[in-house]
Amino acid sequence: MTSDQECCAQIYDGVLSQQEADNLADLLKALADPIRLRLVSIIAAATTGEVCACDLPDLLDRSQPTISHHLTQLTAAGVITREQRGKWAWFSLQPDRLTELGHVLIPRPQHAAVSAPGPDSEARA
Amino acid sequence: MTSDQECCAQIYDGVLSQQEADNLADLLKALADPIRLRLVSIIAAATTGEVCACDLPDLLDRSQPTISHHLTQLTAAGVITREQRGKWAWFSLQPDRLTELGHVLIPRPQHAAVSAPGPDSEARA
DNA sequence: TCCTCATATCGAACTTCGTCAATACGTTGA
DNA sequence: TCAACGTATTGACGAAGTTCGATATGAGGA
Repeated sequence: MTSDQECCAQIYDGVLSQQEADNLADLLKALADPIRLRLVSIIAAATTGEVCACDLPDLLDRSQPTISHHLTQLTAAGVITREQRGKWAWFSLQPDRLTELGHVLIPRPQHAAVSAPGPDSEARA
Repeated sequence: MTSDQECCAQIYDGVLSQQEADNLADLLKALADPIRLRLVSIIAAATTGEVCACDLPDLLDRSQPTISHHLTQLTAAGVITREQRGKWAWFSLQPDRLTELGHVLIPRPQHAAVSAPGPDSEARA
């Protein structure tokens, strides 16, 4: 499949299969929520590279179960990782995951428009 | 704000505001569906750069109203553009939109981890 | 003008998602 | 062993999303 992406097929290399579209949609869904984007952003901006879950309900003005739910979704999608240390849970970014996703969305000129699933434009015009 | 992104704030430059997170989430939501991803992929792979809506229900095995609904969402998000020619509607990619989004997700080393919203790790350890 | 056809919109059924209160689980320290 | 505390899970509810049949809209051709 695509040579340098682990997470998903490049969106411009031919037409995505059902399976590829499902995988990519799952990852995008994990990010497509304002609370989860701000969680990612908070973790990314932390100088230590990690954030204690205990601080997040206050920062985001949501209940503890809600924050836990969103952290679980981001973890399941591979966007962040969880580490238990004593009573506290610490979360850090899995930066490659977002980088890969970023590259999926950026056209690579030498590969774009390789195949033509082609709506037969002349025949219908 | 971020210098080179028109669509959204870079996810690594400080913490996203509520507004920035809402905007970015709206764009991600528009893409976070397998049917819409395949629509984008089909349009991106077309040699002519555009696709007739008439071909899409068959290609994606969904009803005409469903396809129309998804095309409307992608158009509203600025991912594709619609052009009416005679009876037919042709859709083409707005490639900058996806490229911008891609760059939002890729860390820029010189800017990453600039600020520290910092859960005070030592105090709690 | 009327018919045909491509597409958009409407309305309803069904599913998924975000949220919180209540509660369970697991670690720490007494 | 027990109490306190941080976090995850459960259950419930309203909001939002996906889908399709029916219908409206609008362009082209007879």
